[in-house]
Parts: sequence; C-alpha cells; structure tokens
Amino acid sequence: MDTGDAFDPNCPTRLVLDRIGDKWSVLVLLSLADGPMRFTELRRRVGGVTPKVLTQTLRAMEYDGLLTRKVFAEVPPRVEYTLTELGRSLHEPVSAVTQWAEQNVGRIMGSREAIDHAQ
Amino acid sequence: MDTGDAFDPNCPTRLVLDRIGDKWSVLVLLSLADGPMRFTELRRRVGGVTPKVLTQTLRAMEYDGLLTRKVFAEVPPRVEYTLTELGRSLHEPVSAVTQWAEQNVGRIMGSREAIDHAQ
DNA sequence: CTGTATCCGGTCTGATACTG
DNA sequence: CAGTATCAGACCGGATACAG
Repeated sequence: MDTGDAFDPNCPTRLVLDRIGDKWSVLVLLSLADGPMRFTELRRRVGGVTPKVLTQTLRAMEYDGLLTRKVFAEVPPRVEYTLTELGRSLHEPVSAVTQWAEQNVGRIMGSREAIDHAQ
Repeated sequence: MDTGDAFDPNCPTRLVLDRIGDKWSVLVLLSLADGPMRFTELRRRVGGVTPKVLTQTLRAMEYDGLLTRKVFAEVPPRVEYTLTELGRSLHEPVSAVTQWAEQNVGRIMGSREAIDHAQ
C-alpha cells in the first residue's frame, strides 16, 4: 500500500492528472478504446463537444503519446485516431474508475443538495 | 467489454468525472486513504493548496459523500476528515490510475515539446 | 487551529462562422 | 470531412487578510 507520496508538484500523479483530468480526455480515451475512429464519429460519440475543443483535446493527447493521428490523402479527407499502446494501457485503470462510477452514481448524487461543486 | 456508453451529459462517468476531475480532490482522496487527518496536516500533505481551495474541495467531497468532517469541541479547535466507505471504495480504482502514472510518467512526458496542454 | 471574505486573474470551454 | 479563427464568458483557483 503506497502511502501518500503524491504531493510535490512534480509527482507522477499530478503530472498525469493534469493531462487526463480535463473535461474531455477520458471520454475520448473511452471512445477510442473501441477501435480507431474518425473525427466526426468521435464527436458524435463523445457528445456535446465542439470541434475546436475536440481538436485541442486530440492534439494534447497526441503530444502526450496517448493516441496517433493518421491522415489519409483522399477526397474527401479522412483522419483516423487510434490509441497507442500507452493509451490502451491507460484505458484499463481509467475504466476501473468509470465502472466504479456506474455502480455508485446513485450514492454520490444522493448527498448533494444546495451547493455547487467548488465555488 | 463495455462499448462507449458514456456520453450523454447524464451518464455516470460524466457525473463522477465532474466531481473528482478537479485539481485537488484526487490528491485529498489519496492523502486521506492513509487514515483520518486534520486540516493542517492535509494541507501540508497535499502541498500547494490554499486554505480556501482546500475547504472548497473538502466541502464538495463531503456533500458528495466521499468523506466526513468531524468537529471536536476543544480548544484549540480540532477537525478531522475521514474517508467514508464510499470514499475508500473509490480509492482503489483511483490508485490504479496513479500507479499507472508512476510507471508511465516518463513515457507520457517524453512526447511533449512545444504545446500547452489545451489552448 | 480552522477556517471565511474579498478581490482578482488566467484558463478552459463554448458559439459561431469560415476554410482546404 | 476535418478542422481553424475569432470572440467571449464562466469558472477555477490563488493571494491576502481577517474571524471564531
């Protein structure tokens, strides 16, 4: 059992959290876990994300080595996003959290009443 | 294997991510996993968090049922934060992610060069 | 010790429109 | 289809000072 090691600004936990802790990355990761996907399909799957923000998220994840972007020189243009080995390996721990979410969503919601999350 | 179910605004994944996906909640959860803790110790453990923000985080997590806040009627005042059963159960999947982080931090950093995460 | 009040700025996120 | 440009707002998170 690791004790709390996790709290100087450089610790791995922090670094990773800063990358996948944004609003859309995890959702993208989850979608892509089903296989390679094109921009528009990804957009539909994630739901509610604008093209700009989806592009930002995708670029960041690409630079982080979580996915690759393959452009096909075709008409009409086609771009496919694929999880890297690293991305796939991250999918497992992340899906552990989402599975927890599905089981406990009732509980976590029940106790909220008249407060915004953090403000 | 669950396919992507996760993408209407009401899906469990989204709801939970909106709660623990902020900057400090996970760090607090990890700290508290070692046992009950007082405000100041928590603050030291988490590192770099201001009292205001820590209070916000703590309150939100309390309302979400992840931890309890016990006030001791003493002088000087003492307040202890303890993970609930729910909070402890969340610790497992979350620590799966942080363990992944520790193993792969080198990889995820290596590919970043000249881009901010998402802007 | 354990917070709260106020002020404040940066960042994330989004709507909309437009391009190759 | 797959983005980019621009504009703008909301919110998160922080500094500082103060209170019970």
